[in-house]
Amino acid sequence: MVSKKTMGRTPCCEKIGLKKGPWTSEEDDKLLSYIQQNGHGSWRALPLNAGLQRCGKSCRLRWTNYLRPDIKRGKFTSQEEHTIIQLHALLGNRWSAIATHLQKRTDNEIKNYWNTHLKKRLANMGIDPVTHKPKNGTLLSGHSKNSANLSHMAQWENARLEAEARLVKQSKLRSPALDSFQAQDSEFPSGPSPVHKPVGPSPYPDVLKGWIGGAWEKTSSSFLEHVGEGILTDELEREKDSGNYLAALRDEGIDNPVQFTPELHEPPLFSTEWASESMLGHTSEHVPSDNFAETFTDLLLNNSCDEGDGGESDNSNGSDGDSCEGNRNYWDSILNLVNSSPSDSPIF
DNA sequence: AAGCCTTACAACCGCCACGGG
DNA sequence: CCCCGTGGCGGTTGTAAGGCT
Repeated sequence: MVSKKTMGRTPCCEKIGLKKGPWTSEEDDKLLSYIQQNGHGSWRALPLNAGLQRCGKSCRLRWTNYLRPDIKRGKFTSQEEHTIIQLHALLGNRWSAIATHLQKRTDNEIKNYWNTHLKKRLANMGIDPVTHKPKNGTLLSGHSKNSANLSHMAQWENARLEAEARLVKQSKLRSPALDSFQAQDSEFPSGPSPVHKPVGPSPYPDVLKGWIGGAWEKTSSSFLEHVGEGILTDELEREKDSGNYLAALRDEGIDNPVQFTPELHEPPLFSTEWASESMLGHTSEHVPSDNFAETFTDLLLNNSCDEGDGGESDNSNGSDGDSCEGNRNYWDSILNLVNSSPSDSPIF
């Protein structure tokens, strides 16, 4: 009789008259036109203002997962599939973090796709979709140390992704209601970049601390010693004051706010030399970027089937042959990281 | 053709983190 | 410092559509 969720919790959609279930096109129209005209503002107040018999939470979900104009719908490309798999190997079921790397996909969509397609496919390949290890455990047996290496790097990437996610959030919060789906160019102006000019330790990027500190504190208290210092320009400082961090960073040519600066701090935990040798097979002088985290991500994400095997052509894949060389690239991208880690790594 | 089963995905639920008062 | 409101996140459910027998 009494709902199990009535005690101690504010009811959300249980108020009499509030509708649940699938949205009608009329409701969609109301929500869409209201947000386009007024922004969403307070989600709780929105249904009343928009004339919807829905709870605010339902409106927010409908908007973020379906109605937002800046989301991509339809079949996932094999590139996207591999991105999801690889990031899932690193991050687990952290869909929002994964979604930051598939910017036009929602976390809900990625989660659904994982549960209905990718999880089964990995299982059919003999890979545990939770651990991303072979079910018989043979491939990784005897590599516990290397697995630890991967785990450590995963933590690194984990923190970086959280920082990115935070960036995206802040960027959205800053924007007026509709900015988030208006022309990207306006948010990331393409004009000539100002001269990159370190500004020294005193204006330490507190904003970066804010972005990455919390994430990394979970994994390494020393993270901030290696990150970000000296990358802010005067212009970025001004943008920081105005709140437009992301645009400022983009103007700086910094796609990723987490900058690794080995020349400023000799990392006690690992070196870019080691990273480049172990992960890319050559020394750091050949590494395109000294942004270690970015390189790490690129290594993972670029190693996908569009490299010479026809890219999205197999997107009908559900077939077990699946291929797009799924197996090979999957293990290439993940196991190579493990297997190439040198025993004399400065990290481990 | 009908009923059953499976799949896909939209939507909901409950918990948690965060910020403001 | 605490409380409360709000929004975000991940897990789960509901249901429509398609496939199979």
